[in-house]
Amino acid sequence: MKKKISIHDIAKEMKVSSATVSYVLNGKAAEKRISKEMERKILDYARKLSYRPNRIAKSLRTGKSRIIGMLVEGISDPFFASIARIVEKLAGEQDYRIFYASTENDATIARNLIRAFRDAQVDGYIIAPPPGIEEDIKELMEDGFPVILFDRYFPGLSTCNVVVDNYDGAWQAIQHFLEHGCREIGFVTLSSAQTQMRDRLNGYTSAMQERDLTPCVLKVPFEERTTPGKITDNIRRFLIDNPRLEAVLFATNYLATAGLEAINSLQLKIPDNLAVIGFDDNTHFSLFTPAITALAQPVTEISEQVIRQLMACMATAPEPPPRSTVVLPTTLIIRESSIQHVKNNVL
Amino acid sequence: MKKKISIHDIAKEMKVSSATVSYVLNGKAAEKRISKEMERKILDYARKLSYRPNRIAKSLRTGKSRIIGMLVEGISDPFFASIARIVEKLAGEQDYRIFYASTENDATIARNLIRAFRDAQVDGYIIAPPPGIEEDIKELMEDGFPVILFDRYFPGLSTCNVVVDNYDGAWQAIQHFLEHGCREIGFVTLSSAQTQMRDRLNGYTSAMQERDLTPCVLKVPFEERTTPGKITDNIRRFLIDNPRLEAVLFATNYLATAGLEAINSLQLKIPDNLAVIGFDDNTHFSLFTPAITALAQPVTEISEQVIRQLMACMATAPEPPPRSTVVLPTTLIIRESSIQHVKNNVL
DNA sequence: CAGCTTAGCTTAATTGATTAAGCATAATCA
DNA sequence: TGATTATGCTTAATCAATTAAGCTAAGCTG
Repeated sequence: MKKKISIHDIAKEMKVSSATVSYVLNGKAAEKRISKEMERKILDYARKLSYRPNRIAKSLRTGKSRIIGMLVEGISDPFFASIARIVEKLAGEQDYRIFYASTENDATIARNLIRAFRDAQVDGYIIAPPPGIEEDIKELMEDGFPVILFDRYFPGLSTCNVVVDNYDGAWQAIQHFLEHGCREIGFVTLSSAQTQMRDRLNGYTSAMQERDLTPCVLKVPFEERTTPGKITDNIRRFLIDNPRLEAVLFATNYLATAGLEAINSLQLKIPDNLAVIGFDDNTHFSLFTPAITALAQPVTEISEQVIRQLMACMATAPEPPPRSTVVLPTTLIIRESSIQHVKNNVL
Repeated sequence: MKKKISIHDIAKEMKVSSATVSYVLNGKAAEKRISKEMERKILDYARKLSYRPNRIAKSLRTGKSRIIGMLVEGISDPFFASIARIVEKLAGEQDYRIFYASTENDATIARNLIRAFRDAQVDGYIIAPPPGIEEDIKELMEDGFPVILFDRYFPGLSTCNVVVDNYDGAWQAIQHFLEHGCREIGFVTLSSAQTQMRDRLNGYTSAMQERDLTPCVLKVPFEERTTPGKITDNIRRFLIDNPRLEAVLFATNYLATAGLEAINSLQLKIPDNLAVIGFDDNTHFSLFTPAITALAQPVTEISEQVIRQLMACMATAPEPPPRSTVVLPTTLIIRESSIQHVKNNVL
């Protein structure tokens, strides 16, 4: 068991005080009038022993941990996983580390995780908030912590947010269906009042009403979101109950996956029996037969903005920065599932 | 900015020393002969202020951070993401937190991350090691840290490992092809000497040689693994160069994805032109047309074993536990892509 | 040569918790 | 009555860093 080298070990060997070593290692040699000669000696010796500071001691003293807490819905969700990976990389470049944790979109779990992050003295928070934690977020901000919300936010809170234009994304998808002759267009979403869901629903509804078409919406009960089979059952029933549907927009990637399962089990052919678009693209969508049209979110830009905003907040902390909401565009990636050649509704 | 409450704040208010408070809060009141009355007072007051200990100070004193460092190939890879999520949950139940980071299967990145973990004073390591970091792992162990390797390991090191039976998995897949009449069976893998890759290759080769069939292997250059397009190009060329192939086993999930792309681009029909099996299952494989047969890894069991082994190592640390390798079975999930109805090789 | 400046460090407090050792005071015992 | 034991705490060191304030000796000035 090799003992960790501390600043004191160096100090003893160099026959100086630990303060001197600390100043030198923090580049304050000149400022503190440490001789060039001593500086060299200490630097050389530290390098020779490959000294690495004890971050814990440093954190205790400075009150900074250089750790960022990140709450996502689920780290195994491809959308959150890719954002997490990029954020991790960008943070690393600035010598920050990321703690991720999954909330399962549950307020209680999120609350506990925030507490755990506070215990761990993280310097800032990146959160895709579940419903019902406005108060906890507010408290974090009041206590002077930098907080960035992403993917969804709380309109009542003065936070810094990074989101995509969900309204416009849904609207675009519906326009695309309309342009290709669909009129009976359904929307499958979650019974959730979160902003991203609300905006997607509004985008859909507006696009429909502009053309005097009647919206047809399935809101899968929020409590059933975690059981994939349940979601599929709901969608299957929805499709059976609405046999006139020509096209469906799914509001999230897992709803799309469950939807495709439902469509398969009903033996419907995409796109001629039912055209399909999914919100959130996926590595595999291009490989489906037919390939699935999707609204791609700009994961790289989202991650970059999240980090940029967070660093800005850190700079002003504990004063909260002015509220801001960065809205990024989605891109409709048109593949085969959304364009009908022959209309042929078999239900 | 609400100030964090420390043990000293409580001590001052209660007019006792911080030691008393510490003993009470650590449940050592009886042992240290603190009066019941004082114990109650302190406990009540701590609860009233909702006191939470400063983990950093605690870590500095005890030398334990209750943080586990976890290195995976890429947190956005579905296999690693699902393991990470389960490990995170299980660790949380024992009041441990997980730091993940992605190595991109690169030794230099992994080395830096291990250093960062050491700086953060993590208590233990869960690592899916990239090639070339034997020495670093060895050093970690020599320095008394609990280390668990998973997914792959180094036969030369006395570590605790959790892996699946890669040899048997590949062997089963080939048996399945053989049973359904395929003879010209190819194997697409990475030019990597890592154990999981070596074993999959050996399982394939043995199964072929048992029947006196000639193996036909593509090893995608290790350096090209990060560029998905490159992988696809390699596989396309391989398929063109080996027109007699009836079936292919892909050695990892991303090779399978790239393979499906190559097959699509060559306009081959699965399974009649080419039967396919992928190592590693995926939520989407059942939705492909045809549905993709896959070797599922038992992610829950892997995660459970990883945590169990790690906790065992922690208990014996700094003495290393005896070397052990837990081998878990894979399950062949037979879908449509692996069973040919009409043989019809068009290349 | 007293007084001031400057160089080149050191001292010691601090961060929040843990923990071995110690120290009054009261009660009990021989 | 003096010794012992039990009660109920406190003191102070420690973990590894940071940092304000101070100190000494040499050099310079007038």
